[in-house]
Amino acid sequence: MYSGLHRAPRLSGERGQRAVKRSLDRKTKIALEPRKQPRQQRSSKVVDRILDAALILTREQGTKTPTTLAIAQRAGLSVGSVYQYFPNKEAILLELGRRWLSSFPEVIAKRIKVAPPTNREEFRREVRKLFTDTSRIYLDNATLMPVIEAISGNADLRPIQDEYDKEIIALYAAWLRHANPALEEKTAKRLGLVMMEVGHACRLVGLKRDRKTYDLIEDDVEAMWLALVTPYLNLD
Amino acid sequence: MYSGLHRAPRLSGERGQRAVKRSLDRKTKIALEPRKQPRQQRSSKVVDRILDAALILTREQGTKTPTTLAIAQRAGLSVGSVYQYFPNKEAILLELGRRWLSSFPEVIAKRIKVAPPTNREEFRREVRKLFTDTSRIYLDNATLMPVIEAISGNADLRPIQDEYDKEIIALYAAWLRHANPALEEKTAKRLGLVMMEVGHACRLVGLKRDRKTYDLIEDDVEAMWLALVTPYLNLD
DNA sequence: GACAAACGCGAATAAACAGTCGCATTCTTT
DNA sequence: AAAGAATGCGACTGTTTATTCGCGTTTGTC
Repeated sequence: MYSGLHRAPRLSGERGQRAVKRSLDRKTKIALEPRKQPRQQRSSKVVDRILDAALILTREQGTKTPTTLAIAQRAGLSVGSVYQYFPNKEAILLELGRRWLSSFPEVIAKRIKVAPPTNREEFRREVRKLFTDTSRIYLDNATLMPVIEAISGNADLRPIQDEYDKEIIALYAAWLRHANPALEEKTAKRLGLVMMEVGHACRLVGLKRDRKTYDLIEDDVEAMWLALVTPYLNLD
Repeated sequence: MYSGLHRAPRLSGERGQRAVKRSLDRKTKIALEPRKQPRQQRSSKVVDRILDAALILTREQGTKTPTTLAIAQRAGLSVGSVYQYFPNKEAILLELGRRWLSSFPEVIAKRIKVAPPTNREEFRREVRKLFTDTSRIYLDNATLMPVIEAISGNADLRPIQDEYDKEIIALYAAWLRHANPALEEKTAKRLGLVMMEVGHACRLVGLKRDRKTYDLIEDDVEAMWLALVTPYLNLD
């Protein structure tokens, strides 16, 4: 049975048919796309208000996703207005997370474009660069972290995150093979996975503490990354 | 306003009073304790059936907690019977997670009882032991992992997990200071935190893959732990 | 300033669930 | 075997919440 994104009330008669059809549409693809583009200036601000409200509420409530009513009220709107621009609740969360999620691949890809390192010292420098670049993504988006956690905790959004994760792992792997083309694809993927997991886990807890502790944890992560990855590179 | 564990229906009249009082009781402490001890043998088996059903369903549905009805049906019972032994749904999950959660401290504590290492080689061996011991907890309880994830994803159960986490961190820290008494408490705590997070994150993803990959990831984690911790020990 | 499109509203709908309670059945004990 | 305790049942209650839809209001355009 279909257990889709939302509890769409099933209407009676021909309307029932419409509702079911709509659900299927959503399931396949369009579900999380913005329902419409804002046409008047007033409304484009409304979208921002909704997004802001959702962000603030998610932060306030830990990782629990706020209700549509709460979001609407916080944004000074009615529920109906929210649904003018978002097809369902999860789309709001996803929209918030999307910029963060997508900035990751960009940053890693950039690190692959440079000339590959030729010795240990150069490699160490490259690790450090990849490292500080990815760290900046977390620091710049610190306020978004509760949303990211909410997304991974949401059964419907999880698959989408997994897609991004897969991409990120592939890019870490590509970065490793850029440094050492002889590295097996499978090994590179595994190391990429571990790099991602370790970085993510440590930075998430790091951001919940003070800045000084965050920086110390960052040093820890760098040491771990280096230890993880160096054995797999045949550099002198 | 109180937004406790469950949506207890508010009854009218004097019953309303009772319901509210019960809620408060739960909030304070007893909420997650078993409602009653089974007195007849038939019922102690029932508790197992409930636990089994909850485990299977949690595994089937990813990390989403199953409904009380689903648990009851799967256990071949009615909802009412479930509530004979568990005060609410989360208590079932918690009961499942508890053995795992509590076996962690035991295992780490055991590693502190031995004589502290005096040189790098001994220390490496101690790391490896702590490491394989904790790894075994994950391997032995692989089927429980979805439950553990569900617990961390549940707003009401999270605080309880956090308590266990705090204890685990403190124990890792104690282990480090056992190896190097000169280590600052604060530093030890941070390193403990990182050890725990890295171990947990990597092992969770490791268990989702094949056994061979799990073992390789384990080697990665060991290398990272060593790299993380060695600089803080003044051994020759 | 009039018309249509866009926007905004919020009561109403319906689905999903947690937890209860009075009655039925089974066990234990004497 | 009869009483009473424990257990089992499941229809029902109450709550929360996502989403809709028809109608009123604002805005942009000619």
